[in-house]
Amino acid sequence: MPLPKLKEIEGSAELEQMIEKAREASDMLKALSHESRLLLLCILAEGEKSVTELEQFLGERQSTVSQQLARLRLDRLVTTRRDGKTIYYSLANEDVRKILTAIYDVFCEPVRRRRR
Amino acid sequence: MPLPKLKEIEGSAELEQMIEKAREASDMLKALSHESRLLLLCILAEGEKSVTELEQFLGERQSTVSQQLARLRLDRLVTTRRDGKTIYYSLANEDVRKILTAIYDVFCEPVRRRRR
DNA sequence: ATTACATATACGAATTTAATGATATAAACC
DNA sequence: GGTTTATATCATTAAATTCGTATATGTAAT
Repeated sequence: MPLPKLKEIEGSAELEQMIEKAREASDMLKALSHESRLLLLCILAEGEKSVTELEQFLGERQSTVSQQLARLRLDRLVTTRRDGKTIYYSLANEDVRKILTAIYDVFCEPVRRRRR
Repeated sequence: MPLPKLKEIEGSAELEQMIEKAREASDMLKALSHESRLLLLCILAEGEKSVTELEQFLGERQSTVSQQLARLRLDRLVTTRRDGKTIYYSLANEDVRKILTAIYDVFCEPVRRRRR
């Protein structure tokens, strides 16, 4: 889907598709656009973690973290694996990692490089 | 800011900074995570557009679009230029474009390449 | 089978966000 | 000055999100 020119697009089937894609993307972004959930994903980018580890990291209540994780699961940003009583979370796919990397480059890299 | 290991980070100044960055990023993502606003930004990625053009494209009410644009202005994702009665909007900086490009790659490119 | 531990879910209250209709500002034109 | 055009803001309401408390589920250990 190339970014089409305004003139070409109005009322076209491409517009419909573009709107559909925007809806999908905004759904994913809604899941991302929350301070704690974004932090959770950043930590998971490092590798899989248990819920307890994530709770300790965020310093938030168990039910709060669990609900945030549930949201990330529903929007398919993370997947889980059970080992005994413990459930390990990790990023669901490379798409999530791509978006996170872009966010990371914009918001975090400048710090490291002493720019900004 | 490298993604630090969990062990290294707890209670550290880096954690504080990481949280601050997450807050900044999630603020920007909140502005992005709205179907119409995302579409507006995609259109603006093509080049500057007047409010009227944007309204026509989205097919939404004038006040609705204007408020969405106001939100994007407040979060510094777009800038404006006045020419007579007309106000032209465009993307505010390369950071916005980077994030948009990543979203575009994930959600729109697969269509073009006949994948997915 | 009871208990403890790790995690998930249900429900309600408080807050935030979005859309609408109405009104305001600012420039251009007569 | 009065009107039209382009855009912005305000106020209200409706809807969605978030977080807290409480409770439930699943696994393991005793």
